[in-house]
Amino acid sequence: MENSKEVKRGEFLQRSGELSTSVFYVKKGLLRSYTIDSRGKEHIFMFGSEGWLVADNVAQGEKGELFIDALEDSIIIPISKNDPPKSDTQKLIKRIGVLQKRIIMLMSSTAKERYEFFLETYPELPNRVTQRMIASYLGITPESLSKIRGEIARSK
Amino acid sequence: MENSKEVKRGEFLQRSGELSTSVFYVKKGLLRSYTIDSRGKEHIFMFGSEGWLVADNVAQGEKGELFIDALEDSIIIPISKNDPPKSDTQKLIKRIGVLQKRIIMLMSSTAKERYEFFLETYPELPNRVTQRMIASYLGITPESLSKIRGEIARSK
DNA sequence: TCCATTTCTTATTCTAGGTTAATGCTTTTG
DNA sequence: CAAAAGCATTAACCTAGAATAAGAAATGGA
Repeated sequence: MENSKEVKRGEFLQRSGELSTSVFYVKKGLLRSYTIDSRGKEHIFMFGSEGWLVADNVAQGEKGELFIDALEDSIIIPISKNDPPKSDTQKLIKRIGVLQKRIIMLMSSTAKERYEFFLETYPELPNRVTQRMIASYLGITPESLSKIRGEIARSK
Repeated sequence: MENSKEVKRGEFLQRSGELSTSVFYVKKGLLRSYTIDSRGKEHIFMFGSEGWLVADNVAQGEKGELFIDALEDSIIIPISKNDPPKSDTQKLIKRIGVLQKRIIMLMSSTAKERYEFFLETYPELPNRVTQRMIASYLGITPESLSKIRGEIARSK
């Protein structure tokens, strides 16, 4: 219905450097957005599961800086960026709140604290994404995450 | 005019833990928002100079997690959070873009790169805030920033 | 204007997390 | 279904930036 679209796992909805014209509403499945930095390393900016809006937040007409792809077979609704979605103001504000938390965490918490916060906040996600991806989202290496998980397991 | 208010340097507009009911439009001067983490360290979330909107982005009615104070004598317009500011959708989207950049930078750049990006992006701010505050915004210690500045100066 | 408080810098030491590398496990895919 | 690719874990070592300390300069309040 209403413009929805199926995407297969692994399929890209946007690539960095392309014109970013759409925002993607996730009806079903799981998307992710990420950058590749100047050293070639991937950093996941966000995961978007059912009900989330995944976007590359650059001005309309600007080249995107994120890749967006599907981590699971998904059903999404693309929303044009120049469609003013008005009603979504509350959603935008909520999103800003999430980003604020993330920034504060990146500046003030250890890797272990960030991982624990992630588990509390997104308890379902670990079943759907790899450790590697969680590490990339937390801003640490998979090796460090593995060490942290070992510590946590050992300590209880 | 229109509800504007003078605040003196050092004055607080909001404290962490208080109910956050307003957003502050900066007509003149300079505000900052920051947290104090569990180890007692300050982290500047944002600076807001003329034309910016400074807010603690928690849902209306929630307790704030940020302190907001004036770094210069300022003139601000408080905007109630339940006032739907409609027209500001573009501003919100732009803000999300700024936060996206910040998150990506915190995850992928060295302290030096972050400082250089800061200088490019906000070339006027270094004249208005201390090194200490810049360090706090960048997520590093003043000592590290000083070392970086030394390196940069020496290298040219 | 003067004193006390911050700020900035430099130097030394320490540590969280990165890097590299090796070994088994899962997934994919042909 | 077997080979290949990617994933998770462990361990040894390395490094960017934190902590600590201490002196010099700037700032601001009385």
